[in-house]
Amino acid sequence: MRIEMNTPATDIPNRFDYQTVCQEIYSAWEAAGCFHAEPNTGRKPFAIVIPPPNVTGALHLGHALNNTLQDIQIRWHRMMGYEALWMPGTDHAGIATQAVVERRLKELENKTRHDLGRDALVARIWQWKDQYEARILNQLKRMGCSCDWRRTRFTLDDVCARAVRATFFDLFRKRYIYRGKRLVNWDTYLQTAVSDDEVFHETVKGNFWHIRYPVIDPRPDEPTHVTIATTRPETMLGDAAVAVHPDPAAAFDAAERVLRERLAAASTKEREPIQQQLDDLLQRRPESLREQILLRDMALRGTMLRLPLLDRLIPLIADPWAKPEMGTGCVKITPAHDANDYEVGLRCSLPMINILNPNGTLNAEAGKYAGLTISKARQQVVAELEKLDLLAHVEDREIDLAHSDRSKTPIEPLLADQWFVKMDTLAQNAIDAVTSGQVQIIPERYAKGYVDWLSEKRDWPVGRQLWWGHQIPIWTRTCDSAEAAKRIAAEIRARPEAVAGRIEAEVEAPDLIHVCIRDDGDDLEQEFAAAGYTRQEDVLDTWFSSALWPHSTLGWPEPTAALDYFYPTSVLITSRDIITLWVARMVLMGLNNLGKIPFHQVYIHPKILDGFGETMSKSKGNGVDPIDVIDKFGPDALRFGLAWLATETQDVRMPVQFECPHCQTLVNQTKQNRTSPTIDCPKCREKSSTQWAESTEDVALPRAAVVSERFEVARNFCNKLWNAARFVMLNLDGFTPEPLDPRKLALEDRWILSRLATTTQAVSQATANYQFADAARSVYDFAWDEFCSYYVEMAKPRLQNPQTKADTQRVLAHTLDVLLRLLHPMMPYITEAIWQQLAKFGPQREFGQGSPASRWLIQAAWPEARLEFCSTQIEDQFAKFVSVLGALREIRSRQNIPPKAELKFSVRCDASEVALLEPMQPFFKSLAGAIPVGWGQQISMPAMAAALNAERMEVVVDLGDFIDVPAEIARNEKLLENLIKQIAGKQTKLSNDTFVQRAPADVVAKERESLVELEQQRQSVETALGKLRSLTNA
RNA sequence: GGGCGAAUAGCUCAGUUGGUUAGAGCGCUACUCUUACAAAGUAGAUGUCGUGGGUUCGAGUCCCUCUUCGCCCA
Repeated sequence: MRIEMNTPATDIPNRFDYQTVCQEIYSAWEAAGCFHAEPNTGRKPFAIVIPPPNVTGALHLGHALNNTLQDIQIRWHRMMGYEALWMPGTDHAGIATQAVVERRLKELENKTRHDLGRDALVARIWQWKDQYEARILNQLKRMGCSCDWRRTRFTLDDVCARAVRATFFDLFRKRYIYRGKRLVNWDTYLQTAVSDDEVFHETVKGNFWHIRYPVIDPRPDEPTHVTIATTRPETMLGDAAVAVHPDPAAAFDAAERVLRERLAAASTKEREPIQQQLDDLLQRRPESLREQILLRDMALRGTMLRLPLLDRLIPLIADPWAKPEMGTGCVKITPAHDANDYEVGLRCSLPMINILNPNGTLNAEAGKYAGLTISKARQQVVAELEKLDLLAHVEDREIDLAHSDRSKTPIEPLLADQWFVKMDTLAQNAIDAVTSGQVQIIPERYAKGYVDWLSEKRDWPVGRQLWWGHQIPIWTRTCDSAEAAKRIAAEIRARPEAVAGRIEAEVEAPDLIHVCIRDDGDDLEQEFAAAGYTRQEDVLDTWFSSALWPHSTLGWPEPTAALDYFYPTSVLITSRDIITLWVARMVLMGLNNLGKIPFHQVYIHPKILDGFGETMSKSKGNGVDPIDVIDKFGPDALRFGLAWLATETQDVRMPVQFECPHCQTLVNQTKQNRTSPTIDCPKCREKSSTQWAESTEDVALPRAAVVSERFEVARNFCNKLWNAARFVMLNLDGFTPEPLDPRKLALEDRWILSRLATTTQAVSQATANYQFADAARSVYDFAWDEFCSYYVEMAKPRLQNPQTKADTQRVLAHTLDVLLRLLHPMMPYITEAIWQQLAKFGPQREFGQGSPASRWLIQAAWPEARLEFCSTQIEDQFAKFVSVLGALREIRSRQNIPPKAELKFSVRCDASEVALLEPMQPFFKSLAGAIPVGWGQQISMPAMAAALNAERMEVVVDLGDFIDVPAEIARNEKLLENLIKQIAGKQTKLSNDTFVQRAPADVVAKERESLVELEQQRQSVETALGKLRSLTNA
């Protein structure tokens, strides 16, 4: 392995070669079994189950963030001494995956799933799954995820399948599973019901058709027609009634009251449209009310209407669903094709007439329109109504139309048989788990949505009319009579197999028997199939198997050692959009199956958005493949960059660029170019392809990677760390790991150790609280601004001095050692690579103990904060040094003093400060090119000097030949202006009696003190200015 | 319509229980190839903290209003 080659420190390259080294390190970790967790090791368990990525497609940056945060927690706990298990796997994502494969089948071979048949289609989907699963797992590995790969699961594999069957059987036996007729969201393209969660709404241009239905035998004063309006005229073929409000006057009053209330509460801007509505209402009310009362009375009398085109008789009914203030106040009722109408149908015992075939064509109920598609039928229905003069008029209107998220086609509400899980008890238990604090959701605010959603306790429709998934383990048969069904069911329940919990039977009124068999491959399956029972074709909703993930992956229902040891798992890390769909269901299933919560904590992390604030997704074209980022910036930069951005409240906005493969120019992604098949480079004018390339010509072009400049910070940090480590290793010759007494060390040593202890504590605390950005920022600031900018710089002269060399080496080695440990969870590869190198130059770095470092950083112990090294006094002293140094640098820069020219300076300060600053002499020289010529109260003022106040000391620089008088005057004038402003502010504040009286005494004292200091500063600046001005006058 | 969140420098974001002159990175300006690092160093410029009220001695921070954006739910 390259990283183990015996190279001298001078041969360490000045860039981390992540392209080759990372793969080697990852293989080495795997070979050494570093990712594997075993039950009962004597260590405390820490377990995370991965939110299984679905095999529909490859991972994008959203997943990269999710998995980076999990790996940080896993690696951190592993270093803390836990037996850390990260359970990996993928999800079969029933409908999504089948939809993708079906779409490709159509595009590439112009075939439907029915052309292939169930087995062949499922085989195709397995092929797809194998391909994407491999790609996804490879993405995770390249990111450095330390999953226990030997335990990898798939929601459709045998182990998970057994858990699904056992759960389903248990719920069936508890009578939580039932079948009923419900209106479902029917996807006519995929020919399956989809859940509400798989439906999106889109406003489209449509029409509002007003249709007249003739009244049968109207009395002389009564209308001959009622007019209804609809956006879907073809559904009239399934109409069961027309409704009018039972108390139109009261309903008008109510509508008016609502409008008046809204008007009163409205802002000026909103008033006009509301006022308009109110005026309309009041104007229409008298005439419309008279007519509606007439219709209501007709309805109560039992008046019938003639449904045009089909010549079917339907009743005029009175039902509060009719809205008197809308249109004519009459509404058609189509119970089998509209959710609200369905409710009316139930209330009024109307027939439920289904006019649709599963493929979206009309069935025999539609009479002569049978066989037509919905849109064809719509055209013909409208044309014929017009011919019959029953079409009153047509309006243009914007319609909110439900679409299937899977096929992107319009949803048809359809009455169908559907399997449900009863939610009342299950949901209540899941609510209690969170409200009682057993399961803690972080950040807390997400608990509200979880509880609200579960509180609705809506039964869960679990059947999907698909072929890819866990087929429902129920065998059904129709009996001769209700009595026969009851008898046979009782017989089955009395069988020994039922008593043993292998089979259960249930009657669906009136004469259906459902038999549920627990185990796949049980002989009972054969037996019941032979007895004329047919298995339900539907498969289960994907979330059913995902809900079992925390225990199915550990082997449940078998009583495995892993389950016993790792369950409940420690934390679930996911994004907010699946709290209800997934998290809630895992809690409820965990409680049902094991009587135990699945995890103690749920951490919800931010989402990754593109530069326009839109969620990333492959289908939008704004998705970034983590592999592209890894190739360009390295895996550590990807991970650190993501952790850096993972703050508590803010989603991560990430502008995205195409990278020209010819000249590496970055082209900003726009809403236009993000879906185009090729990109033209504005610089080199060459063409490159994108994920949308289809024509052979386009595909042949080199591909433009999609990346984000936001990883540069992290990439630069990796480089900084690498080179700091390189510096340390270049300077470890003759290093001996002697224990050190911090009290005998130099100020700079004690300072860096103090800062290191504070940083260690901050990183530990932030990681424990899932404050990843805070952890990243703490360690970044320490490494760059303190360790590199000061300690390493100050080490340079000290390493040349035999007196100080040994101490400096020890502190350098120790600090680097701890820094690597602190960074390892976030940046595993580069830290491990350095760790391996460092072993050659300083194998023993455990400060004060001298024990050898562990073979692998991944297995090293997490550092304990050495709080006894923390000293605010040391840090304050060091701050004084830094501010004197800063003053010197500022003067140099303002005066444009050449970098190589040396400066002479003095500092007016008290004796303790002299004692502090005097030993720092070499550092003023090496860090600011300045030589001190005087310390203390009695310094002599050079003829031409620049002065600067720092921490109540005055830094005076002898400018000799350098002085640029106008520049110095300008600098001092600006300073003075600023001081005067601040002084004025303080004076106003302090002359305010209420402030002095009411503010806490220490705040007031502090203000007084700082005013005095500011006055002093003003005085010295004014003196300096006076001198400078006299110079220009002279 | 209901809920949650966001709005701070040109861009992307920090900002603890209210308390000196609001910070970082990128970008920008000037100067430096100084023996770990130009993916770097030193210095600098840049803000009506979305709007309007309120509480308070004091508000980026707490309360209310409005505006804009995002997400979830119906």
